[in-house]
Amino acid sequence: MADSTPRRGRPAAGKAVLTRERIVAEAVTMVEEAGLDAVTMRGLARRLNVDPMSLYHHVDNRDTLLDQITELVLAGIELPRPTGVFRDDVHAIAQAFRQAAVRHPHCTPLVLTRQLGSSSALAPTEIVLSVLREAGFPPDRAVHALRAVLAFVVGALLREVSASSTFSGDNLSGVQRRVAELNASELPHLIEVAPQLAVCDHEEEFAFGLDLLITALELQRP
Amino acid sequence: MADSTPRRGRPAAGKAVLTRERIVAEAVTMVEEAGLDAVTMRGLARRLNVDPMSLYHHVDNRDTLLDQITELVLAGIELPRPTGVFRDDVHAIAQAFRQAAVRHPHCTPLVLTRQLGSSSALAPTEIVLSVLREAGFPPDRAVHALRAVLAFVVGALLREVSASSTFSGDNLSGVQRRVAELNASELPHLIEVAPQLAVCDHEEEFAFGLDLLITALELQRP
DNA sequence: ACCTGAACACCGTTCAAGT
DNA sequence: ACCTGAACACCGTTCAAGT
Repeated sequence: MADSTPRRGRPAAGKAVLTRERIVAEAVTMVEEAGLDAVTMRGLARRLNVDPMSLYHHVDNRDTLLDQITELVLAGIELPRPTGVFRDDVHAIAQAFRQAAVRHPHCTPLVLTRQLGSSSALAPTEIVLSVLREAGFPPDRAVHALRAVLAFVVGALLREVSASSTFSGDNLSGVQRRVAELNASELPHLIEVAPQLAVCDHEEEFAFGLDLLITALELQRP
Repeated sequence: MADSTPRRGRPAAGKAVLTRERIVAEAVTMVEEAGLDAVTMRGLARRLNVDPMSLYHHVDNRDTLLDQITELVLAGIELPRPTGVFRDDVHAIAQAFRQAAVRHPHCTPLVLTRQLGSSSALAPTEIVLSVLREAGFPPDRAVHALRAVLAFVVGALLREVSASSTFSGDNLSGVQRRVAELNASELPHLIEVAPQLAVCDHEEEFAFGLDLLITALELQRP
């Protein structure tokens, strides 16, 4: 009859149409809620009220699902329009990256680890290169500079998201415990700076390291 | 009889005594041979000719086993004696890290991700701080500098070990394929530097980025 | 076309039992 | 003290079958 096809009209309650987009979106929220390891094909299917095997009609396998999670997070990065001021532009692009990492901390190791060739993945590289070329760097030096900045950004963001639980800064007893651990190390320089090491303002450290790199790059600028 | 205890004399063929050290050492070689995911408790037990459950008498669980793998790799880092020349010392320490990463590429993500409080894990921090303090940086600036250098090193080494398979440099057809991919992106600056982007001399990039950071730090030096 | 169930070959880990 | 086997509650994925 006219009503026999289930896709017509409102689907049965709790049985929205399964699409690749819904699967990936649910996977992203699942990563953030429960961590990467908790995102299993079976667990994801459970959350979508669907048979585990149904997922395989929309995604090849778990590994490519992780690629698609990465893709979705990368697509969420809002790259700034370059102003022509070298230092500001590098900061703004790096901050755009950082905002995505802060929004999706549990996805970040995925995003920073898998290097994809999609346009979302290449767009940040393109804009950094455009800023470096505009600032006068010849192609080969631009690539070196790009890689140096990217390595720093990756390392800094990885630290930030993996430490965010322990290192939140206002967790006072945590700070004291960490100072105590450092003092127990018997390493003199570590003990000397224990109070500074026990806390970390990730935004400040991010800006500091970027400024170092930019300062040195400015010196090389033709 | 005198011979009834199996621990006396040479153990039965292929049945060496099981110790935490043997388990962790075997785990490290297993990570390097087959990748991190391949190191399962059951698979590791198989390689050691032992019941899977026997491992649990020496190791708490898989997660702490991964910590102990990290520990073993960290313990293998041979830190240099500082010479008093700031630039050289930072390079030498970073290179010591890099050598460990090159020796244990598949363990490296583990080592760079898990921040442990053991003396092996703290020793590199201590020596970097000593070099920075010796160079005249006050405690708080020394910590900022430490974190900037560490972020760069982590990002650079992570890229190196994760790209090493695809990016070996002499793989000519791989280079050509990558240039073709970049050219297909339709992003102008990416296309412009495609030949430089398609290859990567990790050692050179490592030194370049470190030099940038050191140059900027020298400028701040009191 | 899309979804499903059973099945296969795995996991980490607990627990009670062996020597 | 150290090792083991069976068992539990999971995995990802293939395949043949349903509608």
